[in-house]
Order: sequence, then structure tokens, then C-alpha cells
Amino acid sequence: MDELRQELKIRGYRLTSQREAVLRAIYEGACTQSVEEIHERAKQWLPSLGLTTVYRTLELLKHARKVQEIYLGDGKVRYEPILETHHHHLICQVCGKVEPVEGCFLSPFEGATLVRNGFQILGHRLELYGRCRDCQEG
Amino acid sequence: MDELRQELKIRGYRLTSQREAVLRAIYEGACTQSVEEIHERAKQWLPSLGLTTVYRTLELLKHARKVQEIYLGDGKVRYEPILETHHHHLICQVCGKVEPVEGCFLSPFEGATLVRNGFQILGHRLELYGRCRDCQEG
DNA sequence: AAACCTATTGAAAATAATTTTCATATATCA
DNA sequence: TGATATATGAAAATTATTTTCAATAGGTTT
Ligand SMILES: [Mn+2]
Ligand SMILES: [Mn+2]
Ligand SMILES: [Zn+2]
Ligand SMILES: [Zn+2]
Repeated sequence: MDELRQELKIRGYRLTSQREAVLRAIYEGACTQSVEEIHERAKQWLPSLGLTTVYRTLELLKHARKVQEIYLGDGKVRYEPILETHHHHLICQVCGKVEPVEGCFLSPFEGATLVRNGFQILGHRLELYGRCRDCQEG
Repeated sequence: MDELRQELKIRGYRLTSQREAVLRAIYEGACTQSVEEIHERAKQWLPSLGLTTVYRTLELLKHARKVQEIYLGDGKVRYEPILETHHHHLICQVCGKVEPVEGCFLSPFEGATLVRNGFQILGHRLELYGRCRDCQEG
């Protein structure tokens, strides 16, 4: 959180109660929350918080690399905090459940910067699709 | 294409010129096209084609596993054909260019069905983020 | 080939998510 | 504290996608 304060100062941004509330909501919430969910959670701490400000703050936090977007196929973008622990997601194609899975299947990528096709690879995103325990039959 | 004809008949769907045009547009187009782009391309063959029908056909083709969705972070969903060759994408974080990269970095996944956390893993999606040749400096 | 039935289509209207506008409020710094 | 530029909330605007509905056209049966 102090780290955020630094980030903001460097960029000439201000530290507001709204930004703190949104950040806290993201960190205390589930693995992937919709904007609406983040808004609801953040209003716990700051009931007057507007939805527009949540959108704006998410954009800011995205640039500051505090959150990342994830799209699960329904029409809305979701967000989750960028934590120390790199992880991926198991997504159930039947019920839509999302579960984080620790660790990385792409061993050559951990830490290192790779080059391929002239691309300098800086990060990656992996989603695993299937059926969760509850949705398996036969 | 004949395969599609079978698929449709089995499900009681009809083979229309609209559906043929959309499918052709997807197969002849780039790796990831927006709905608008698919519409434009398909109108080459069928100028009267409506955008609504493109949306409906994409939904149908998704269920028939002929196309898959991909979300690149701008507000619109993109589509690409599901081809024989499994591949992933290099996405430039600066200019937004998308380039397919053949082959799979997840060796244990090719073909096999894996189980993890009780999940039965049936497929996956991997996107690699970085900077393309043109956008690298310093 | 004509009739029949139902799935499909296109245009327009409706929705839903996200962005923009603008007047007001407030964080930061001298 | 006061000056000032950034940030905020509400409402309006925009954009992507879905729904509605009357008209059209596959596919099948006579
Ligand atoms: Mn997660
Ligand atoms: Mn592709
Ligand atoms: Zn990984
Ligand atoms: Zn792969």
C-alpha cells in the first residue's frame, strides 16, 4: 500500500480514499471480480464511491501493474490483483467456476525473458479449460 | 465445409448462404478478427448480410467448435477458426500486433487429458505478452 | 413442381458495459 | 491557510451485443 503511494507520487497522481478503497476491495476479494463486484465491496469502506471512479481507478491500477484484466467469455471484463505468486486458472466449461492453480506450467518462462519470432516475451497468461469435480459425470 | 453441413443436419440446423459466407470469412481472414471485420469480409460474397446474423452465426459456430473467442483487451471480442494446428499468440503490448506462434509450450498437455485439483483439463489457452521487433528500443 | 412448416434473416429497438462530459470537491504543496 | 490542478460523481453519450418481430427461404412432403 505504501508501495502504491510511491507509484502514485512518481506519476503525479494523488492518493485518495476512493483509490484506497478500490485497491483494498481487489486485494480482499476473490480471484476474479467484475467491476460491479469490486464496486459493491469497496462501498463497504466508502459508501459514496461512484462506479465511474471504480472504472477509472482500475485503469490506473492496470497501468501501475497492480491489477490485471481477465475475460471469461461472458460480456464483462474481470480484474484480479497482481500478487507475488504467479498463478493460472482452471475454468469449468460447464458451471463457469474459476479456481486458481499455483505454480507455472511454463517452466522456461519463470523469471527469464525469452525471445521468439523477434518478440521479446515479458509475460504470459494461461487458462486451463475443463470440468470441475462437481460437473464431471460418466 | 462438408463437415459443417453434417454438423448442422445433425442438430436440425439449416445450411444457408449466410452461414457459408461467415464461415468462409473466418477461414480466409487473419488470425483474430473482430465481428465487424468478419462482417465486412463476408459481405464480399453476400452484400446483403446483416450484422445480427454474423453474431448469431458466430454463436452457432462456437457451439459447433469451428471457431473460438479471444479477447485482447480492447472492448470487443474477436474470433478465429479452430484449425488442425494448435497454436498460441504473441501479443505486442505497445502496438497491439498479434502473431500466431506454432506449437505448444505445454508439452504435458498435447493430446492428453490431465487432472489437477479435481479438474479434468480438456483444453487451454496461452497468450504471450511482450514487445514485437518494431516496438523494441534501447 | 407446388405447398407446407419451421428455422432463419435483417432492421429496428432494447440492453448492458464502458467512456465522456462537466460542474463541484479535495489532495498536495508553497 | 490559500492557490491550483487533479479527482470525483451524476448524468449523458457511446459502443458492443442481444432481443423482437414481420418477412423470407431451407428442407421436406405431397
Ligand atoms: Mn487469479
Ligand atoms: Mn490464432
Ligand atoms: Zn505461468
Ligand atoms: Zn498449447
